[in-house]
Amino acid sequence: MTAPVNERKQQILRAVVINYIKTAEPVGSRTVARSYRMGLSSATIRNEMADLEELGYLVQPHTSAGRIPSQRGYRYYVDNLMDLEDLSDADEMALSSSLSTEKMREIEQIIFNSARVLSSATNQTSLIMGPQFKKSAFRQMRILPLDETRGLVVLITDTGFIKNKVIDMKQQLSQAELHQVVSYINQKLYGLTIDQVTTSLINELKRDLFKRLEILEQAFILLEESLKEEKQIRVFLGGTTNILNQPEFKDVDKIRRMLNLFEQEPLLFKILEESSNDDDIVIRIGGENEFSDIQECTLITGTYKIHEKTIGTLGVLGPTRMDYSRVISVMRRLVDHLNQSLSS
Amino acid sequence: MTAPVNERKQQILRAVVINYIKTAEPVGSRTVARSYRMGLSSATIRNEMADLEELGYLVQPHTSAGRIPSQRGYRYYVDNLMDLEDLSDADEMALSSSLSTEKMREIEQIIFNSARVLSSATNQTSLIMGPQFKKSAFRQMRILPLDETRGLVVLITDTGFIKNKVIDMKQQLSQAELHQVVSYINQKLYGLTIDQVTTSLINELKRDLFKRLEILEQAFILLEESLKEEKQIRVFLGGTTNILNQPEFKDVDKIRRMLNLFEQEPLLFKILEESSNDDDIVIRIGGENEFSDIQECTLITGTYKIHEKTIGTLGVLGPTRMDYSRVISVMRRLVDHLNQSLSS
DNA sequence: CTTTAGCACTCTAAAAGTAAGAGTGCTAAA
DNA sequence: TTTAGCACTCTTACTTTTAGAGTGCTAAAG
Repeated sequence: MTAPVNERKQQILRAVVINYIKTAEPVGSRTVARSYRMGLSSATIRNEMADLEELGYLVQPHTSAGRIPSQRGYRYYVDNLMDLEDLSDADEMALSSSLSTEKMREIEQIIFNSARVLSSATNQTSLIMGPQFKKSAFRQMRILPLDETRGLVVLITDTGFIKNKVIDMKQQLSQAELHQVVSYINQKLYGLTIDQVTTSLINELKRDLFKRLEILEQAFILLEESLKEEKQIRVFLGGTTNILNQPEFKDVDKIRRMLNLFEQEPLLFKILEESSNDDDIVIRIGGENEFSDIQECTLITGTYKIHEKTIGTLGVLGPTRMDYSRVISVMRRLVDHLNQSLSS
Repeated sequence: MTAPVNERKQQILRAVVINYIKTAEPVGSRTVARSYRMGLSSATIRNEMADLEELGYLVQPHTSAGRIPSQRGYRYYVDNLMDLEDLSDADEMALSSSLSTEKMREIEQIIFNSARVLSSATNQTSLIMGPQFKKSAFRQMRILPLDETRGLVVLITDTGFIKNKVIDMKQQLSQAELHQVVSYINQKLYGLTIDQVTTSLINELKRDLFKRLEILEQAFILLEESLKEEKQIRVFLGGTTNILNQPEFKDVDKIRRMLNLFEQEPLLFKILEESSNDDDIVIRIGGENEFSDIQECTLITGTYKIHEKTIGTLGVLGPTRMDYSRVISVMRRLVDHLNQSLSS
């Protein structure tokens, strides 16, 4: 085990991975010998493949079949062997046309559309979480009286989010009182990340204000609620039917488990959040995923930003046999696009 | 063909339907004779079943198998033979506990939760369209300046909807001008259904106001847009994986087509809208559905109201072999619940 | 005229058996 | 170190067999 993987073994491993990604069939020594003519006979390849298996990069589904990459094999491929080409011109054309930004002013719509594009460009299922409100910074809050008993609270963040919520105000507040309270709150919270607006901070505010006004209870409940509520964020799915095309999901039971997962938005959110990294595209292969439901899958995630601030995550989920190179290229492209169109 | 279906045939048809709904297996004459002891031998039943087949109520999957109900058979069952019991106490308990209304102030959340409950109580897929904004009546519009260049437009309807949208105002409007415009709009639109606020009406308004102010272009664009946008309404799905449990969907290809349908929100919307009737629960069996994608399914729809005004539709979609009686009971219950909790 | 027992017949679905093909590992020669 | 050759393994697809369920028909009984 001195030089665990020499040049030739790398070539062979690479060939197996690429071939298997394309065909979904176990790759035999003959195939490798022929299609990637490296001047070796199948017997030689066979020996090398046996070594690669012993090293844990390849696996045999059964004694007399070709090899397929193990999780470790994919990892090695992704880290050392894969070459990332740019998208082909045709792909680039197709992508930019479906991303054409006309009439897509609403954030949700942009996200939704991106999910579709991402899934159809990769033939996998895509997940995109909506913008994460709580990572933005508080800018201002307003209360707009609607009628005698109701008001509309509006929260505005530095990233341009507007969140609003209707509240009942059992005790009426005069215009002046309202104004007083609101400006105090604004002053205290300005610039804080929504994350930082904790319950204890709110309680503190409450104490301060209680001395002067005794009618705010409702207003605070609303503030707390409107923040809490934001913890459940929408996750947009694209191409959930794509997994049905993957031969690894020909089993109805697996399909069921997968679709079941797709219905659990909070879980998807967690998965995306915990797998991703603000700066980079992250690739989690099989068991590298923390969540047991997707340990037969690969999840590739990226993040998007509004005004340089990371605000959400997008992901592609599919079998470990996935066209890594392509997915990564598409995702790069899409992240760029999102960053641009959301920051304008 | 004088008396097409006499009492005894009805009994037998009923027995076949009920049995088939429960077991998903073709029902043979022996089964009917035994489990629904009507003092007849299997041979007699056999003759009657042959008649029922000739009349089009039953069908044989193949020459030597039991019978299953045809679409017409189901229809006859639903119209004449089914007895609608109330929900069992256990069911009632389960339902009301999962519908417990605490902390469900947001409309969307109520709807979403209802979809879950509906699907799990029926073991089918449920569809609920979000409240249809456009059927509400305009009550008032406000514009709240956010900063120098942006404003928040708020639309309020008689059903308690609040819709808001941020707009850019390139030309600045003074507070007074803004007020003037807004109150004019309010006066003109008050009481109209959102449906009735057509583009031409908006154009008319625009003409009127142009005489006095020349800076409103933006404000109107926003109004138009915020109305137009509402045409795409969310449809909430529950229990999409339930169809996988139905034996009629053991074919991966059928599954794919179904899931594909579920991804097309606008189509779901159309289906729900066109199948439903404001006053009643509607049952569409197989080919009675207009949309080809669901002609192997039964769709049962109901509508819910806010303040006596029909505002949305909910549906249960599953194979024609469906527990009609139960689904209808559950749906009745759920409609009641929705009407109540949305009108408060 | 209606109902029923009896029986031959049909069709399916599951089980068992068969054959072809792909790929391996090993050995011995180059 | 590489390669040709060959026996062996295992899967998959196809065919055959078998058991069982259910029917339709006929003829007898009520």
